[in-house]
Amino acid sequence: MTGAAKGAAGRPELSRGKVLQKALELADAGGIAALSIRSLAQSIGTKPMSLYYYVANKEEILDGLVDLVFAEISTPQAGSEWKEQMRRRAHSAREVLRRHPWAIGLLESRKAPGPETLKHHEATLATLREGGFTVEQTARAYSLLDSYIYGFALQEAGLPISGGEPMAQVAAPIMERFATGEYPYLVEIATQVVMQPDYDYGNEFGYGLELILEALQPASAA
Amino acid sequence: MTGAAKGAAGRPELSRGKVLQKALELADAGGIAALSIRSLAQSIGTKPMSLYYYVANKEEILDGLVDLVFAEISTPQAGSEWKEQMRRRAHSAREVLRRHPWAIGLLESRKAPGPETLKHHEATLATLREGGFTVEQTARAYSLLDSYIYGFALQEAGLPISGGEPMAQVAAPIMERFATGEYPYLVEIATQVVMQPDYDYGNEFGYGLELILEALQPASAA
DNA sequence: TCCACTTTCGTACACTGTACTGTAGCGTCT
DNA sequence: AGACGCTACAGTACAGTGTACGAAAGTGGA
Repeated sequence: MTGAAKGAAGRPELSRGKVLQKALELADAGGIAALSIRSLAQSIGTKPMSLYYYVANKEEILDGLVDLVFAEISTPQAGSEWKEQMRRRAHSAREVLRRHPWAIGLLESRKAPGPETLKHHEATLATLREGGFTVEQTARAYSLLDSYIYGFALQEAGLPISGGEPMAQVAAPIMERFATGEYPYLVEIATQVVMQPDYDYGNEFGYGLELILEALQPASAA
Repeated sequence: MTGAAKGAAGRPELSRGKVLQKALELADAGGIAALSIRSLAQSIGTKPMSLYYYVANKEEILDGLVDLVFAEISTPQAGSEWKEQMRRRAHSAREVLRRHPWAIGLLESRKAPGPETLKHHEATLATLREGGFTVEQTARAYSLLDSYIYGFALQEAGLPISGGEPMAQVAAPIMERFATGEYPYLVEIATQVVMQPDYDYGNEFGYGLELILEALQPASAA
């Protein structure tokens, strides 16, 4: 009927891109645990073993996912004001990692960086170098900025839901168990900050970012 | 002969602590993927299903592991100089996470913090508060510091080996593929910084940490 | 017509976490 | 003394995982 026949040459039905795209959707919908070869094949409308024609193994799918995620982060443009570029990049990266929280844990074990990942790093390095940073300063600044971004995303991902207002409702029952007074400072920060109705942890990102950007500066003698 | 009989009351052979301890060793030895219920049972010298008397499910084991890791981080002491205490804590945390890199990815999905984790957070909060930070300042400072620590550990874990000198040897073959000139700045930083024989990424941790500690300060008007 | 190549898939295997059930030995109570 | 129950451990079985191996169906070219 519709598609091509069972095992045919000519126009293939699948493609590596289609596989990775669907894998991304599955991971976004149900976390990385929901991404199995079988569930992926089914959601594509094919059979498990068919995927292995486009992908060597699951690890390669995960590599591809990480590269897809990096591709979503807005690329800085060298030549412009480095500080503003880094600010844009940082906010974009945080937002992307909030949409794909499962990607953070994947970073720990990835070995082979994809082309989009390399392109992104190259553009960021270029912006810093052409902004006046020496090679060594660039390495340190980049490490500092990315550490902060990844770490913040990691903490944000660990939060119960992180979607607007439910913060207070989620934290309340947990806090009741601390009425014993064992953890006074935890209770203090929970009640006076975290559980405030309009509190959103995501807003704290800007504070740390600005503090870092303010302290960073190119050149000058050692 | 030696141990107690098969299914006896009285002195039990296993314990929750023993299970978690062995699980930690297994994870350290072969990564989190090497930690299966069956491999864990075998390394303890018991049978898979016996573990479930002390632990509800594998998730609870992972929760316990994270708590064990937190317990290894040196606890700051309130009342002393907050900056020095935070410095000690940060370096300790990084060192612990370098020994247990699999724990970083676990942080993303943990829901229930263990008692050691809570104790650690309480002590850190106490140090900042008694160091003169307001509640809001404490929240922000803590978020900033931990983001940097976790993020740095995450990046360090993603590195090929990170064990002294092999940095240059590992990076060299990868870099050869970039002789095309597609990624000039990546090549520059790789050859002039990362692949230098005495370069150790871990040393960069102190730079970012000091920059952050320098910029942090309690009180003062807004 | 026939071959070779591309693309898809069926079967099978070793492995995972764990629900359910069984049972051996001990302490306690009557 | 006898019975009970509770603690600690384990056997079996099941649905799920990634994937090695090989078969097969269709297309394009000779």
